[in-house]
Amino acid sequence: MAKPQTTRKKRANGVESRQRILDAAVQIAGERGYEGTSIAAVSAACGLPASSIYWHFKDKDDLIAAVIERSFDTWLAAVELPGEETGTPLERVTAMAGNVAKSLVDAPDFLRLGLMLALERRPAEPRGRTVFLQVRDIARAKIAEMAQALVPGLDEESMHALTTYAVAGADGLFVQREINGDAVDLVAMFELHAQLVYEAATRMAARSKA
Amino acid sequence: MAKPQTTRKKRANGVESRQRILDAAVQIAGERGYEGTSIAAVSAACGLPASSIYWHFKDKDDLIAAVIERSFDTWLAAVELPGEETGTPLERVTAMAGNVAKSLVDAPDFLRLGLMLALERRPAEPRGRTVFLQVRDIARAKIAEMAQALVPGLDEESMHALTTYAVAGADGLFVQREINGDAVDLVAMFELHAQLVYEAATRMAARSKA
DNA sequence: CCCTTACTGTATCGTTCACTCCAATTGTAA
DNA sequence: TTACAATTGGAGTGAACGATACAGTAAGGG
Repeated sequence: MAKPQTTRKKRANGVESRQRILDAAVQIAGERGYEGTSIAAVSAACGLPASSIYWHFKDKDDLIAAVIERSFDTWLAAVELPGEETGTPLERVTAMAGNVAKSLVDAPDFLRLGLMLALERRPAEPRGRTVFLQVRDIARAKIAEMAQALVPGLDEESMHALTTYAVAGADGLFVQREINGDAVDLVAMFELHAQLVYEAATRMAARSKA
Repeated sequence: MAKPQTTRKKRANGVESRQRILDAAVQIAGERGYEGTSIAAVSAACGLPASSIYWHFKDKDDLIAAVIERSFDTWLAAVELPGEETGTPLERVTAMAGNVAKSLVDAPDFLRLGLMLALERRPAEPRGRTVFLQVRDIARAKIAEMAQALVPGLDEESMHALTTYAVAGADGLFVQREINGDAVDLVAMFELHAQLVYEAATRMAARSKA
């Protein structure tokens, strides 16, 4: 429409270069962590010189943050939110957990890198860590929202414990899979997790009303 | 006595130096991960020159592995196994989970460092990672043993899923606490986790027998 | 035709890396 | 006293680190 030619013939391969840098960085960071992700290694992996990396990103910290952001977007795209809102609450919760599990198998980078950053306790916190924690809090709020809708009558304290437990289970199961590989059936484990959390929720709600 | 004086006056401060080095390394590694743990930083933190570190440890990998090993011993000492074997199975499971939670609050280094190493996927795996995974498998076997005793009749598949879920929950809750700090009541969450796992176990055993 | 924008390539800066060498120092034993 | 092993103190290795400077190239707009 407005300016198709402007972008049709890649003005340079800038956009593609940025993707190649991020692809390389996501791989290196996944292997070696924050400190282990050297500009030289990323440069070698993507075939572009260091100066190109510094043209696209302010510094190393900015690069890592961009990696987190993009891998989050990739993961979000992999989570197909359940369009159908049918079935019992338990069925719906289970289906959703299965979807999240599948998305984590397909796009594990976000959570793996995020957890690696989250476990570090540097004096000067990397931006990527902050980004991860923010995004994570949003996810937690979504879970709380859903719990409120499907299991009404939960008091605030129960809700906090429940969302903490739900997120923790997801993290832990993901870590198990990262360690043990395909031996862990992530979808089945997530469905089990969803079921247990749902039961705990209904019980808490019942106690809350009484 | 054969030679009390030989050991009374410490022949040099070798043993103490080793501890000081490990103390410094555990702190730095907890802040910055494997790659971020530089010999210079450890040297500065413990007040001993780099050459002393290399006298006590073969190389950096050896140092990190020793850190994992010692922090595991520290953690093991913090887990006071329940001497009393009284109460219902659920009470016993819950009490034990509470103990593990307390020990993780008091000695979190082992699991934090271990998870940091476990999430990395280097081409050449650090020795510390191997040590962590071995120790972890032993812990998993202990859980299976206890489950077998308290909830008999679990088939192998159920047992595998159950131990995976139990360990994953512990990991995940620990990560939550590392991220959110004292806002997470680790003991309470572990007790909730124990309860949910126990219920799932009895249900699986009943289904298994039928 | 030149100017601007968007990149790439080379070369290099000062710093830090893991690790080594070797001369002290110190407690112990002969 | 001598001998020796255990340990420490520094000074120093080449390689790799993050980051920068700058010249060069390609394409669209005027």
